[in-house]
Amino acid sequence: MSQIELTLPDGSIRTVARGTTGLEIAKSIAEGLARKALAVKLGDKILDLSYPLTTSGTFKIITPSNEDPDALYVLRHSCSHVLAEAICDLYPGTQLAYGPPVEKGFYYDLMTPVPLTQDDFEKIETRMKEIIKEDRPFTRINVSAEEGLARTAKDKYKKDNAERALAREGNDGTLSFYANGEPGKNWEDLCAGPHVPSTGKLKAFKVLSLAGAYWHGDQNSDQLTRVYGTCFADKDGLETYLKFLEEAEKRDHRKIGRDMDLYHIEDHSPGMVFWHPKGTVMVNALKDYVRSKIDRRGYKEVITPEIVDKSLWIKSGHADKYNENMFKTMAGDREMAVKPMNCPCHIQIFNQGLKSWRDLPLRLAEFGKCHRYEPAGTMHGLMRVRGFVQDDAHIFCTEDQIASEVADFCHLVKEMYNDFGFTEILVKFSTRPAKRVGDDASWDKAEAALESATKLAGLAYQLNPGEGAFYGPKLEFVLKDSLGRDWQCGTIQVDFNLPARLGAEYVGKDNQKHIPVMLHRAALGSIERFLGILIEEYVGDFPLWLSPVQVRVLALSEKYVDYAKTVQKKLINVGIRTELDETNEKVGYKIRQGEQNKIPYLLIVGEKEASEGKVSVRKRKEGDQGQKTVAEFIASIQNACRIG
RNA sequence: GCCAAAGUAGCUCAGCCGGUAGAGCAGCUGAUUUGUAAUCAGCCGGUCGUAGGUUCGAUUCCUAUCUUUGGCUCCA
Repeated sequence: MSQIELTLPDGSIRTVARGTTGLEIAKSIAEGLARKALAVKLGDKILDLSYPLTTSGTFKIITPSNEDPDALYVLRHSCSHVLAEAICDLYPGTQLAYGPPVEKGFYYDLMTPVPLTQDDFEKIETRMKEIIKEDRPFTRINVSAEEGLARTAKDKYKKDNAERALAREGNDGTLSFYANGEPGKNWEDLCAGPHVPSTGKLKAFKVLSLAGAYWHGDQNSDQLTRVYGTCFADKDGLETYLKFLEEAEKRDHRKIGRDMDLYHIEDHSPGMVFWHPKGTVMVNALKDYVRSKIDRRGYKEVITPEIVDKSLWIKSGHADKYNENMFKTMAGDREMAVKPMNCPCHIQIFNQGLKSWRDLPLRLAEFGKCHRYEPAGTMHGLMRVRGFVQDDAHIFCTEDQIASEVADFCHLVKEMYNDFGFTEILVKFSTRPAKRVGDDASWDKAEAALESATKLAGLAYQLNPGEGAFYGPKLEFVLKDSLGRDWQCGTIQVDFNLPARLGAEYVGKDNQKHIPVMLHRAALGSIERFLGILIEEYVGDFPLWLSPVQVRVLALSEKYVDYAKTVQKKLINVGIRTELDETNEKVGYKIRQGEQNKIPYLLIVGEKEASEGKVSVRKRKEGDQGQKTVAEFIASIQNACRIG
C-alpha cells in the first residue's frame, strides 16, 4: 500500500509513492505542465495540487481551459474567494455566508454593513485585480472541529456552515480553511476547497450583478446580498461569454415580441397578456397544431367556465391548499373564484351521466384559460404570467391504464418537441410536497405508477423531491430560454385524490362503483410560455406555418400596386397570410424592412412580373430565388404552410 | 412576497449642482416612381410611471405607491 496507481487520460498507468502530490506528478511529466496546472482530479474528486494523493484511480491534471468544466469550476471557486476578500476589505464588517461556483460563473452571499450597488463593481474589481497581481498562494489549513468552531464563533453564517459541515456524512471531525496567502495574516474562509495554487492564476473575471438571496434559501431567514461574477481561463473565454450575454439580449422574447408586434403587457393587468393580431395568429396556429396531434389520439375537446363558485374549490381542496394563488370575485353576494386549473371543471363533465368502465380512458382536453395570482416579482414576460392558456387535458382511467397512458403521453411530448427542434428534453420527477391532500398510501401508489411509466417510456429523469402538485406527483418536461434558464413546459401528474373528493365514479366490470384515477397533463404547458420559448429558440424566424405573416408582396413602384393587390388576393384566397407593401420606397428599403420583420417570403413585382403573371421570390435570409408564376409559388409553399 | 436597480416621444437613449425637455430610428406630409438589406426634405410627437411633500419654481430633492429588470422564494 505504499504505492498507488494513477490512470492518466491517455490510458497509461503511473505508479507513484503514496502521498505524492499532484504538483510533483505534473513536474515529473513536464515543467511547463506544472507551471500551468490548476488542480488535479482523482476519480471524480477535484483536489488541490498540493494535496498528497493516497488512493489509486483515474487521474488528470487540470489546466486552464474554457472547455474543461473542472478547470472552470476551480477557477471560479477561487475567484469567489478573491471577490469576498475584496468586499471584506472595502466594506469592513462584512459577514461571509457562502460562495460557490455555479454553471456560468460564481457568486458569493454575504451580509454587508451597507447595501452594495452596481457602482461599487469597479472598486471591487480593482481591489480583486490587486489581490490577483500579488499572486498569493491559496493556503489550506486543516484544523480540529473545536478549533474550527472557535475560528468561526464570531461569524453567524460561517459558524452555521461549520456545524453543518461537521454534521455531514463522512466528515472526519476536522474542518478546513483557505487563506488567500499566509494563514493568520491574510484573509481566510472556511472552505472545503479545492483551489488553484495562487491568486495569479485568475486571468479573466468580471463582477456581473447583484441580487438578494435568503440564507439557506429560506424565506423566513436573513436576506443576504448575492454578488454574481464569472471567471474564465483567459480573456477570450470571458469575452465570448459576454458576447453571448449580449446576443441573448437580442433573442429575448420580450424584445422580439414587441418588435414583431405580437403582444404587450401593461400596468392595468400585470402578468396578463394582450395578444395583438399577429400574436393571436401564432396562438391559434399553436392550438391548431395541438388539435391535430391530440384529435387522432382520442382526446375530446371541451370548454368549461372560468369563474366557479367557492363551494367547488372547497371540495376540490384548492380553497385550502391553493387559496393565496387564486383570484377571487363576488357575484352579488356569492363568492366565486377564477379557475387556476381546469381539473375540477373536467371532473364536473365526467360526473354528468353514469360512466362505465367501457368509457375509460376518457380524455377530456381544453385550451382552458387559467388565472393564478403569482407573487409580484416572479413575473417574466410570457414565461411567467398570471393569466395563461394551457393545452390541458385530463385522462380518467383505471389504475391498470396509468402506465400505458403516461407512456403514450411521454411519446406525444417527445414527438411534439421534436417538431420544434427540441431534441434533448430535461425531465424532472417531482414527488409529494409538504402541503398536500390525500393519504400516504395513495401517494405511494401514484409515485410508483409514475415511476414505472417512465421506465415504460424509456425516460431518464432528474428527481425533484417535494416539488409535486398538492394532489399528486408529476413529471415535468423542461425547456430552456436564451439564457439557459429552465422553464417547465409539459407535465403529467397522477392523481388519486381529486376524483374522490369531487365524487367521480364509474361502474366496473364487477358491476360495482369505482373511483377513476385522473391524469393531469399538458404537452406544451402554457401556450404563453411555450411561445416565449419558441420566440427565443427561433429568434423570431418562425417556420412558415407559425409565422404571423407568411408572405409580403412588394410593388416595385406605384404603377404595379394594382398587380401586387391581385397577387395578394390570390394568396389570401388559398389561406396564405399575406401583406402588401405599397409604400413609395426603393425596393432595397422594402427588402430591408421585410428581412427585419422576419417575413419568410417577399414577392417583388414590377414590369416584368406584371406582364407575365409572375412574382420574383425572395426567401428570408437566403435571398433571390428567381421568378415563378403565382400558381407555382403557391404550390411550392402550400405544403409548408400547413401545420407542423 | 424579499433584496437591489430602473421608469423621459411608438423604440433606443441624452438631459452636470432644481429654472416646465432633446437626438437617432419609427410615424405623417411632400418630392422622387424606384429591380434585391436604409432616396431626399419638411412636420408631428412628451402632465418626464402615479400621488403627495419641500421650494418663488421639481424631470431633477424627499416620502409613499404602481410597474418593470436581475436574482431569491414560489410556480405552467
